Amino acid sequence: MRLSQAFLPVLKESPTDAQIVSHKLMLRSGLVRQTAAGIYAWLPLGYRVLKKIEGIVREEQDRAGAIELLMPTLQSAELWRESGRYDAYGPEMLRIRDRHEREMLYGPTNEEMITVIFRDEARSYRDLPRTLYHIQWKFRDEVRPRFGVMRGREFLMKDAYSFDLDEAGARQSYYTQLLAYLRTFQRMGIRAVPMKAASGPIGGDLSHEFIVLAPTGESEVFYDAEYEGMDWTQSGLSYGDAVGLQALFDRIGQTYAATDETHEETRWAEVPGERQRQGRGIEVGHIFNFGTKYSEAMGFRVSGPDGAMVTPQMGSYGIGVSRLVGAIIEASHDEAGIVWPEAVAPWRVGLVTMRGDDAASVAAAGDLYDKLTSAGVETLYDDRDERGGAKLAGMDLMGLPWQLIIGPRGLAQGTAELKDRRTGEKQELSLESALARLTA
RNA sequence: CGGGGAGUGGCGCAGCCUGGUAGCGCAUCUGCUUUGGGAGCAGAGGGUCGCAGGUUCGAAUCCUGUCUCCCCGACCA
Repeated sequence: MRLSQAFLPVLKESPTDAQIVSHKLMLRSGLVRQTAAGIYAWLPLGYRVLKKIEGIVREEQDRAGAIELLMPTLQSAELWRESGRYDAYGPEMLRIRDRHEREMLYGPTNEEMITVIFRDEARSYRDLPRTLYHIQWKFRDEVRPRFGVMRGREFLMKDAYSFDLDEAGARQSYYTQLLAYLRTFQRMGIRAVPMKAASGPIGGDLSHEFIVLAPTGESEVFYDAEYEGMDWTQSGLSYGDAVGLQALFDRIGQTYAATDETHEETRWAEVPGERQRQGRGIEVGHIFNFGTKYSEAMGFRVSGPDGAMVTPQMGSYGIGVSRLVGAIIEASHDEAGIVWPEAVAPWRVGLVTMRGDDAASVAAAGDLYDKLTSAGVETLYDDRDERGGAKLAGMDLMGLPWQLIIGPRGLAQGTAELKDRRTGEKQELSLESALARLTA
């Protein structure tokens, strides 16, 4: 993308409404614009990031065997009366009436709908197990939206729902999602630690929150530094490996991690002092098993292998996709702006000419831009008639992982400057080797 | 929901107390000079002062109502 043709509004000063760093940076770098309390429009830059995150979530869900579908944002009140939650849910549910005075709602979650959709088709134990998911906008009428996109009223969420014949199967489904989550967050370049959450109905151990560490997090967290060395993507653990998944679950159970709500001083004391990590965290995912709560209430039963009717076990698994945009920024930024992990960066390379009036620079940059683009390297080329310094400041703010800087000074030696946004490290490279480096 | 604060060009703010017809910085546009980390000078454009009533010769300013947004707390992907 050539910046001169783009829609990437950047602000020098933060609007006063923004209080926390991710919100300020999102507004300044033109990721989002607020349209009402807790409701945001995603501008091109932010939308690119959102889609990157969504893409990783989708790939990892698919890999874990979950099946994607798409359910609507608007739901009928009738559906929620079946589970008894229409009256129980309270004012956080946005209720709407259509022209026929029918009661509708903007979905805050989809347990009811998925249960009905799956119930109406699944007849036999042979239809199980299944995990279905969608990535869809949700609305929760928060009393007090804040922190920008991290506590919005409308937000994009991946929610998966598992259906199993029995508790053992439900545990497998749970473990599968647990591993998928660990891999998902690791791929995004953030450290999300699974922490035991308030107990689910089957045993006390089947609910975890995934917390990203960031100084501005909302809750206090405690965890064993062991988590810092754990690599989930390279482990080679297969989703079909029941023993391996159990071992993974046991390992997580044994390695201490808790929020202030579930913190246990006695267990914490057993963690060696040098491994104790304490800080603040943002919840980006939550998984839990709720047994037959909805299947029971909504009359979902299938024929078991022995001919007897069985009420399936269910679990649900959420990832706050739009929240992650803010959470990643909270976890990865500096004084100059955002520092995107490569996997979620809106573009990989920011190409800058220091002197827009230098024909040789413009020609070289145009050539590099064409080559990078045709090599499939996502490149944002700042070809505007601006001073070099202003462009570089803008690149720092936007946080693209690599800056490729072209100017007459370097060109005289046949070089360009390649800057690593994260470390600030700069290298003078020949144009060819810079290109090779970025297309590698 | 309880408590607090704020609405004035795109962004950040002043003016309000003590009414006299709106100003500053940044941004934008034009010109000139500049150009390796947010340039300088000169000029220009852009605002029904959130909205609705009221008081007054006259309201951004005073009064009443209303809407919106933000912050602190209790709750949450």
